[in-house]
Amino acid sequence: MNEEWTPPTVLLTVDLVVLTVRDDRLQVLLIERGEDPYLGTSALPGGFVNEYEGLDEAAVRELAEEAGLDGRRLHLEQLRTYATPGRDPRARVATVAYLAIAPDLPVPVAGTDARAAAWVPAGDPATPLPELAFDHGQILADAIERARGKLEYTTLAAAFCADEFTMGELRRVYEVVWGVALDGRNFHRKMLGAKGFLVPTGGRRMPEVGRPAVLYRRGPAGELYPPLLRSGGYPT
Amino acid sequence: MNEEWTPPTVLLTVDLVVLTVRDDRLQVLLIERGEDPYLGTSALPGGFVNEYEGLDEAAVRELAEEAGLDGRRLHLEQLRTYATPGRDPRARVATVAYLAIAPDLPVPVAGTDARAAAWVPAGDPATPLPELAFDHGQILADAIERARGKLEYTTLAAAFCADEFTMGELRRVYEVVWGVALDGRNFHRKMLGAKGFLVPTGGRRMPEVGRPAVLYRRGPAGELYPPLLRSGGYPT
DNA sequence: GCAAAAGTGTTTTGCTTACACCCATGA
DNA sequence: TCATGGGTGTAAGCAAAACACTTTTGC
Repeated sequence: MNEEWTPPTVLLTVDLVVLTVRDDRLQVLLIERGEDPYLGTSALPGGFVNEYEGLDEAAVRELAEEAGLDGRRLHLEQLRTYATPGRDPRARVATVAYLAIAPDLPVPVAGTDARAAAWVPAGDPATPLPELAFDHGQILADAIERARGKLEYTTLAAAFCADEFTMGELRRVYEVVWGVALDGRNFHRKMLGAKGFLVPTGGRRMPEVGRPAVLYRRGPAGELYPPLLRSGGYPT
Repeated sequence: MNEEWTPPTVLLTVDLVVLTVRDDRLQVLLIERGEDPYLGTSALPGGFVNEYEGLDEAAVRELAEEAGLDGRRLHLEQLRTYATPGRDPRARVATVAYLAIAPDLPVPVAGTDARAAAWVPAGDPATPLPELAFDHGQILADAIERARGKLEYTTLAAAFCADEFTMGELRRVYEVVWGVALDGRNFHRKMLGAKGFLVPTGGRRMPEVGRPAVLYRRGPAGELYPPLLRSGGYPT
């Protein structure tokens, strides 16, 4: 290696896959691009990482700027990094993708950065997504797969719910994200049996119709133990 | 946002956590740095991503250059990206960390790049590692945690073994990586019950002492179903 | 009372555990 | 024959799946 050789520089961005369960569907937050490559195309929210700024920090900032969401109150985790040469026609850009999980928010999202942001159903094979800019389609697919997997053995499902939630709301998260039907009675016992997950708040919530449901809050556990497995993990 | 504003540039590296099971211990491949920041300090192998080079490609290349390993034959997966400002004193450097799993190789590793590379025991609380350069200590810890977790619900353990392996060798991987003792008899049945994992080759291997063992090869399954859980996933 | 959602009890089935026991080999 | 690791059988204990049944509300 030559002493005078200098390594190539790249631009660094973060892109956010923000998922929620809304209207009994898994939905992702997309923006419409207002700038040149892929102008007018749907894309994941995101942007350049500033100097003196960490990745998580940049993700939280973009979440606020582009989606009007408080990233500190959301589940936010790094997904993976995409840097295939040519993925951005302008320059070499590496993007660190983040997975964010949000409850169904009362305000549909009003970005302070003012580009149209909207929830779009995703992950349903019957409703294909619009083409996304760059390699965002791949990123989204990876994110949904990660979220589906993590429901099995972590308490991630609660991140889709508000601070207080009912067992039925939690179950609907699993059903919608996995696209399966679960037995509410067994689900109930199973979740109460998971150590450190659900803490009753003492409150109850009246559904539109039916018996009032006990409210729970997330306990300290991050792992769901025992896990709730999607049956038949091996393609038959 | 100003039209004339240009985003900051960063340097992009890949760093490799290469794990193996050797002498009944989990070991990691470390190099001694031959250049200035942290000269002489132990570090993870890695280097800059070239122009027109993808991340996986860079990881495979560094694996060959710095460790003399054929990355195409190893399990290689992206771990996560570290980009805390100041993590490299020279410049803003983002590093994409990779986790590589290797069988216990007959040749102890002879890097063509010729910096001293060596296997060092890791993950054993009784044998603390030397201080590592940059944030490599954190990266290593994250990698080991990832590997431990993935043994539960994937067939990653086989990546620690040669092409053909015995049930005892596979069990030793679990025991060493998790630092627990497993009942060989139940383990045997459990693994044979996992769909699509183990395919008998028809061959046998003579141990130094004892009954010959049947040899297996990895089947098509990537998921281990049903999983083999470390008991009590929740801190008691 | 009826519909609908919440929640409990019970049975059956299958997996995990613990451990007794047999097998095949080298010394 | 013994020590050693490989491998099978089996019974106890749990957890999961299936489902009958009760509770609590609004209409």
